[in-house]
Amino acid sequence: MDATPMKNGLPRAAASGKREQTKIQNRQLILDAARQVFADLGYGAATVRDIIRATPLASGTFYNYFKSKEEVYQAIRDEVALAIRPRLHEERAKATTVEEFITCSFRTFFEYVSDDRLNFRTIRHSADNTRMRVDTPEVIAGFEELRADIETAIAAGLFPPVDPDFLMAAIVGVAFEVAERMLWRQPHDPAAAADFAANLFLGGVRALPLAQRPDVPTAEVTSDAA
Amino acid sequence: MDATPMKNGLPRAAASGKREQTKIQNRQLILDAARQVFADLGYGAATVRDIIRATPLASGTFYNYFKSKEEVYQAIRDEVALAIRPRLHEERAKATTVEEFITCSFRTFFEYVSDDRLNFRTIRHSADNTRMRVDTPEVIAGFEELRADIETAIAAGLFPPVDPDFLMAAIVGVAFEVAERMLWRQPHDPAAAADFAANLFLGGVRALPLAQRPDVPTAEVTSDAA
Amino acid sequence: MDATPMKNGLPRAAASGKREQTKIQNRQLILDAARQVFADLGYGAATVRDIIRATPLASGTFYNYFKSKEEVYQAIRDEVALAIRPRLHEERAKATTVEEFITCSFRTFFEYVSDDRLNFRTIRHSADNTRMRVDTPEVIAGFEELRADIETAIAAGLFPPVDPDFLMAAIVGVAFEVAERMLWRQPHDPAAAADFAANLFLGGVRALPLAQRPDVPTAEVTSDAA
Amino acid sequence: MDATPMKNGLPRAAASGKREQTKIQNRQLILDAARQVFADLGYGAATVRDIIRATPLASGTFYNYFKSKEEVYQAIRDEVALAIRPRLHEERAKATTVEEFITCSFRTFFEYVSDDRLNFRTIRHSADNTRMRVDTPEVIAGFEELRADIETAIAAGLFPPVDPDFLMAAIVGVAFEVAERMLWRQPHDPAAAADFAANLFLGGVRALPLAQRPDVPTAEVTSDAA
DNA sequence: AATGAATGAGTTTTCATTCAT
DNA sequence: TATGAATGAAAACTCATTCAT
Repeated sequence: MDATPMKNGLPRAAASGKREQTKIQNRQLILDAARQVFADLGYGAATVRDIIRATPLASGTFYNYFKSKEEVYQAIRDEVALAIRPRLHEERAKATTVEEFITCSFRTFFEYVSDDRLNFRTIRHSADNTRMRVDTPEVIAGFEELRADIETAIAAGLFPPVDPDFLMAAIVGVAFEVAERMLWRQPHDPAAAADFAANLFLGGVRALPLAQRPDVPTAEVTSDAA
Repeated sequence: MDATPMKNGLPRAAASGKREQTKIQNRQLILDAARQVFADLGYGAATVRDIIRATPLASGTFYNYFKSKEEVYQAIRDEVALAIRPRLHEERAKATTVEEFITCSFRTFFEYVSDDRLNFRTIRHSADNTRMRVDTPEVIAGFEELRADIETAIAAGLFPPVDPDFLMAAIVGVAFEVAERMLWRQPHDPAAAADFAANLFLGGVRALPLAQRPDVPTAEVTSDAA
Repeated sequence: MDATPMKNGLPRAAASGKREQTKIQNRQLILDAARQVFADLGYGAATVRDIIRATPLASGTFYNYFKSKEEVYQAIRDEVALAIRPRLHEERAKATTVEEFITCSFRTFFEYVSDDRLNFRTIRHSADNTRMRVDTPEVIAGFEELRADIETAIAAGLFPPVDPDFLMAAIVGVAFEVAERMLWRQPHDPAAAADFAANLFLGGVRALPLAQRPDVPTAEVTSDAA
Repeated sequence: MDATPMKNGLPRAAASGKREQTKIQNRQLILDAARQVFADLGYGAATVRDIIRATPLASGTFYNYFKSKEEVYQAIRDEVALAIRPRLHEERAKATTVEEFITCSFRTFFEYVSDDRLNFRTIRHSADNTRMRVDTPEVIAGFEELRADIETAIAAGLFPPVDPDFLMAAIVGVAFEVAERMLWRQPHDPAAAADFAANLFLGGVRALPLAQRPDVPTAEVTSDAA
């Protein structure tokens, strides 16, 4: 008789009783189900019921963890942002030349997408309206961080003093659209995608690597068993 | 037999040859309402009821024109595609250099977006899931046309033999993301946006125009009375 | 071809097509069902489903007529207030003596209750919380009207200058509680109840009519088949 | 075996003889929370969850003390009945004249209400349906006791042989309604309310005390800090 | 005993669609 | 064809109650 049990919801000493375990596990169950459902149906068409159904849990349980479909989505998005932002930021911070800045950013991004297709697709196909895109602190922060890094790079003389807003937009646009095509191809080749994007940014169309494009195999979107 | 048929709530003009007129008009009423609703709520959150409510018509009437929300959306998208594709295709067909190909494409696109913000936002914020993006003949054709034009340009020696798929993706990505930022600024400056994008593609980051970026004015997204 | 059909929801010439008929009928269907359900279960325990079930209508139809259970209740209460208030007010206005004021008021009230047990019970057993009692304009107006009439009567010298607020409360309290007991007895005798209440107010306990009380027959509350 | 049982979130005092103490205390916590919740929301709208939330206890704990919301309500009502009935009965038993019977009854009642507004409001605003009113032994007993006392008083020649049922109803009605108004006024004046009610019963309207009614101060119902 | 997450039946509510007028 | 109320399936959400810890 010596361990301090929990008190009124405050974390227990070790914070890892069987109950806590289950809670964490259930949260993940829901998030995983949601990821799949969003990727399958798109955010708009998905319902809370769909998510619950893809789970061994009871309907009421969902609401112990999230208030709504949107809240789950934001959690997923924040998870993604949390997973990739530090990596990107670190790469960019280390860069001492434009080449490094650009190349490393794209490589990191495409590798992440390739590793985590489901999350990427969830985010990608769920950008439902402006409000959602802008409201999540994690995501807006991610975009802002890129812009800030660009501004820093400009200040450091790495970049010419270009419009950082537009440049950020261009990077994001290329990253997402090219990533999509990369996933349509088998096998996924993040290095090639990164090469392409980086060369585009570094020298324009004329600097792009010459294509040895593997036949786009009828680009099946859903079946994705690489 | 005591019912004078009505037209849109207004007593019909004596003669009756204008059936067709009314039909076209009602169709437009619905499309306009849908455009606004999609732009406001996003495609996913919008309901047929919302669209009808934004119309002087009765709910049943909707189904005389469209089978579902999706069909309306497709109609809007096709309208957009129809409005912009010929222009783009024509520009690109005339191009005899990479410079022309790229520059004219972007200029045309940004001008269109600037002229028709509502349609752009509708499309942009409704890219809800892959199936939708791919399924509409008009749109897939639009993307394909761009790719075909790229391939033609490569064959003609205008472009180096790059990966046309990725190039298309990069163009589309930059076009859409930069267009969004262009709309956040007052006044809209399609020429500057086109300059930026064209230079990026022609010479990479180092070729970008130096920024005289007008302070992004608290980027109010909704109020848009340029 | 001469009658003006309706235009966009504006009332049709005669305002009594088959559709309008049905609407009025459905509204009544719902109100009647609600009356019964409230009387049976009490307002608090009743659910919208209960009301719908007591109706031949579909669930969605309920919401074409009322936003919530509370709105139905208010409609019923207003109906009651509208039915009884003018009668009471008229009686009281005609009164030239305290005796008349008091006697006629109670007689009218008890007769109404006797005629319309269901409505009375609905109101009576649903006084769920202060907010509800006070918020409905019709009801608050009913109480206020009584007080105003009392104040008028005082000004006219009919009543001594007593506290009109308390007097109103006393009248209301006696009316409702005695009415309840009246309904427990068979046969209902509104005249006797009115006599009792009137005499109490006119001369106090000592002026009350001597009892020939019919055996309260095990006061069955629910079974009410007079 | 590492769990120190806890008490109410606070680590339990070393010794363990005070089990009983805790139980009584928790019961009171629940009853107090319920009183407040019922007074705030009304019995019908209140949920067990609401009550638990207003408590430092866990939801499961509720069921160690009560089976349902209704049981809590009954407990509160019985508490009230137990608090006031003996006082009332005693007063009435001592009465040797109508005057005493009536006057003392009302004074006792209004004083109780004034002292214990919360309980009064709880009862008052929760009279949700007939079944509840009649079923609780304590309450029905309270009403019956009043009637029995009236019958005793009639037998003793204190009262004329009036209808004891109606008289009871009238007393109850006046008591509750006037009590409500008394609480709306600041400061509460139970003596004045008792005077008013007693005089009404002893001599009718004409015997009522002349009003020096303090301006009903915008009758704030909720803010009640007398 | 106390805890509080899980349960799932039940309720409220919405909405696409139909169909009599 | 236009109308708009009716429909009922299905979605969102709540809540009393249980039960492993």
